[in-house]
Amino acid sequence: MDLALTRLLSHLSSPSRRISDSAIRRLSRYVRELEAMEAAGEGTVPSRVLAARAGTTAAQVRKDFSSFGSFGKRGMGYAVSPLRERLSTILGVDRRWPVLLVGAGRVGSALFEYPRFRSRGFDFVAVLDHSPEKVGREWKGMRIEHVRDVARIVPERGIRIAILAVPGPEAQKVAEDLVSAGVRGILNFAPTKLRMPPGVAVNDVDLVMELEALSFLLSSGGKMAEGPE
Amino acid sequence: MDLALTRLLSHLSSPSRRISDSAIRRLSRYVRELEAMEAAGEGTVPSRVLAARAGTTAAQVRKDFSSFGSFGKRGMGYAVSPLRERLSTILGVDRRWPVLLVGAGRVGSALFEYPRFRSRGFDFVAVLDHSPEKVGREWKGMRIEHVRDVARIVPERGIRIAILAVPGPEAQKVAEDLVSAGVRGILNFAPTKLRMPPGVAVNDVDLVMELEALSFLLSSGGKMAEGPE
DNA sequence: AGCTGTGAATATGTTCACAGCG
DNA sequence: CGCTGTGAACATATTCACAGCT
Repeated sequence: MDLALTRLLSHLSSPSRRISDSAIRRLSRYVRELEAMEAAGEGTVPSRVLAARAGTTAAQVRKDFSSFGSFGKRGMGYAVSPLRERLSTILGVDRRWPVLLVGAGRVGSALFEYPRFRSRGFDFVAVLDHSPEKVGREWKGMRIEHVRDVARIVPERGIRIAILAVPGPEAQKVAEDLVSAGVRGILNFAPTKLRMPPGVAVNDVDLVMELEALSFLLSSGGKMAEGPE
Repeated sequence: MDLALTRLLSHLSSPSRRISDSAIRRLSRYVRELEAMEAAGEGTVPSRVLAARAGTTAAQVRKDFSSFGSFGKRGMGYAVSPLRERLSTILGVDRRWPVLLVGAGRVGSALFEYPRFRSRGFDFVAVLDHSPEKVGREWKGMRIEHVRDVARIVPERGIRIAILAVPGPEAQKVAEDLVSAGVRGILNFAPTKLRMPPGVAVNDVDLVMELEALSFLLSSGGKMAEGPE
């Protein structure tokens, strides 16, 4: 077997250590900045510059990349386009993802109309609710379907990612049904900590918690975010 | 000086080590669970139970509390109401916060109508935009004001927290104006890393990044979130 | 006996610093 | 000579384990 390929596989397949959550977010940010540079016609970029744009450090950039292989040229920096491509592949954003929206209330509605999802590769392919008033209704160019049909809809449309925008008390049960149907990643807007089996990824978005974090920082002396020193 | 008071002050005032971001989020979650328990009439709770409800471990709960003092009774656990009160004070959520919304577009609109903000103590006291079509308009029971008046509005209404929901390219400049006006905490919905002076807290909410994180986890072997052995 | 509070041990994440390639 | 890739040093966060109160 070819050496480079072996190396690549050993990077892609498991035994490499788990990538931290914050590292994943940084990859996302790198891709975004690289796209902007690509559009601006920049051919190469050193870690220092990419770091400045992404709000981190040069060492962090290089360390982040090193978990996946060796993308740069010493003395030269990184070639923008190939790097963007490889990071996109690693992130899994070099494709489109069919996404399920559960909950056609206020939050679900806002998310459905958020244009950046589609422009970044995430397409809503179903909207589910359980209210008899909503199910069957034509809604923003899509028909709202009943949550009870999730077991048919998810495999039928190849869905693996769902956005959960239902009231807190319903979230756990609905999430379990999603997982039974085949969903493996959930973006959870309910202020509820979901108990999920291994192999299911959950990302919580809790806007009140974000404001409360600011409240804490402002309340506790205002001494946070002290400059580097 | 009284010993307990000395101890209290040494906890409240600075030299205690900085609280991590994740610890702050957990505090927020504890408060929410404690409120539910209070409503359910539960008098005391051991760390083990609070941990289970908040999705963490008993040791983590105790460690989190220990940075702020000593709230429990050995052998008994924690008294629900007093604990909820003290944590609320620490988080700064034992009061109401006037909040500024900047950007009356789709995202701003959804945030303005999100009912949990008000119910959790955060009140929008101004909505700013710079579009001539929007400024001056009556909007959801509030009048949209011009961003240029931020330097008057922020001190006038005692605003320290702002929610930034403007397009990416405008975010940095608007954020600087907010800070000049006196804002010290920003919840940023623009997909832009803000460069801010020390003393200003920024929390980013980037929904695309959250989906991309799921995309990564699903793409990389699906071997994440492995059960604890 | 049950449970907290906490130092000590471990695990995880970030920064440093430098060897070595282009 | 600039810049990457990376082990080693450091910093931070989590878990363990147990002394000590109730």
